[in-house]
Amino acid sequence: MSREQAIAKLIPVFRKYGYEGTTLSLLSKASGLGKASLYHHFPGGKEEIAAAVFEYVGIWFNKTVLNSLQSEQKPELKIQAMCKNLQEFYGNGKESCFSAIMSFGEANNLFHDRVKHRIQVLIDTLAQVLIEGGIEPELAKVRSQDAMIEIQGALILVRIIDDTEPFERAIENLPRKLLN
Amino acid sequence: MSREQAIAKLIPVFRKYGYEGTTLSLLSKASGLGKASLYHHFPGGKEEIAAAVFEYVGIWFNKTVLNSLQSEQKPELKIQAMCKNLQEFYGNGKESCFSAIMSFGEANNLFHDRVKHRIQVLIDTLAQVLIEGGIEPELAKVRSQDAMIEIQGALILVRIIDDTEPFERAIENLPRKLLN
DNA sequence: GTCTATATAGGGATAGAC
DNA sequence: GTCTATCCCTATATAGAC
Repeated sequence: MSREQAIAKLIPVFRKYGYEGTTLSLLSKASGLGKASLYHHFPGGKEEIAAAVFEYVGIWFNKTVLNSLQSEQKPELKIQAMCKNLQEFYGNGKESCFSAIMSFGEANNLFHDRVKHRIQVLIDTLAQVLIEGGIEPELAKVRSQDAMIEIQGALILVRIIDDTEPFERAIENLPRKLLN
Repeated sequence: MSREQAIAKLIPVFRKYGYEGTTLSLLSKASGLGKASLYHHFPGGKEEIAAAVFEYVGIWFNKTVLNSLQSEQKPELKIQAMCKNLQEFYGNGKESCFSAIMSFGEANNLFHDRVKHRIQVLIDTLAQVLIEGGIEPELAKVRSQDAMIEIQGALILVRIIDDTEPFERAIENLPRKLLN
């Protein structure tokens, strides 16, 4: 099995159990590899596995969500595309945000800088699109942050109340809130 | 040491390490009690401790935040009071939300129903105040949900980017967003 | 009510055969 | 590259003295 194939199978484990709750036994079961085989692919153990998953999810996120903000289309269309991809990326609200998961507990110590950087790139990229759309830079930054807040908060609320409606609504209203 | 005193000392442990990341050793150190003493107070072990902390934090939250919505004042003033208490309760954005923490991983299995109920009570109570303030019931519910989203999302963003500004801004704008 | 000591299980991690 | 077997450590939990 390739490293990439293994990583793909390991994503749901971290998403469901968090960093601390994820054990090598769970990872072993999910991947179909023995613990020793996991250490063959990831000599650094659990931490390296989490880092690999973090990178993998980041590439996936960039290919879909971030990429939709870097096309040659009009700002309105870029943001609409982003929203559509966000909805898909988060399984209509059912899937947790990997960055948010990695911002709790021990994982926060290990991955804080990487998570922070990833979120800030996203905020900055979105802000650029808003500026391109005629929003003042200061306001653009605030609105981009607000978009992050909406997404993260909606994902939490959805998980708590077992209802994806708030997430769908948040995504639906995002273009209007961002561009007036 | 009384049960209550012990619980108060244990809150920060769960807030910092999450449910999975919290160990009896950490709880022992934080409380100054030996592990066996913890089992004397909480025969159910870690799960019972978490449940006790959950209840304790809930009572604290009700006394401050929820209570401010149940005064005899005008809706505007109730909401302003709530916002002030929210800011205090979450340490200006530096403190995590206990309910959100308990919505991840194994804790989500154990406490899902209790967390859901607590959040729904809060949403319903806030919605009632909005209705009292002249908002249509359907819209009131949506806006109350949006308030939860803002708070939860802001707490996450704050932790990720090490900057409490988004939380302060969210709280500041909350009364206007809720009541138009 | 608190302690020391200990039981039992599972976690992360490694050695070495194949 | 994958496995079985094993090591060490820490986790939860309990027994029993004080």
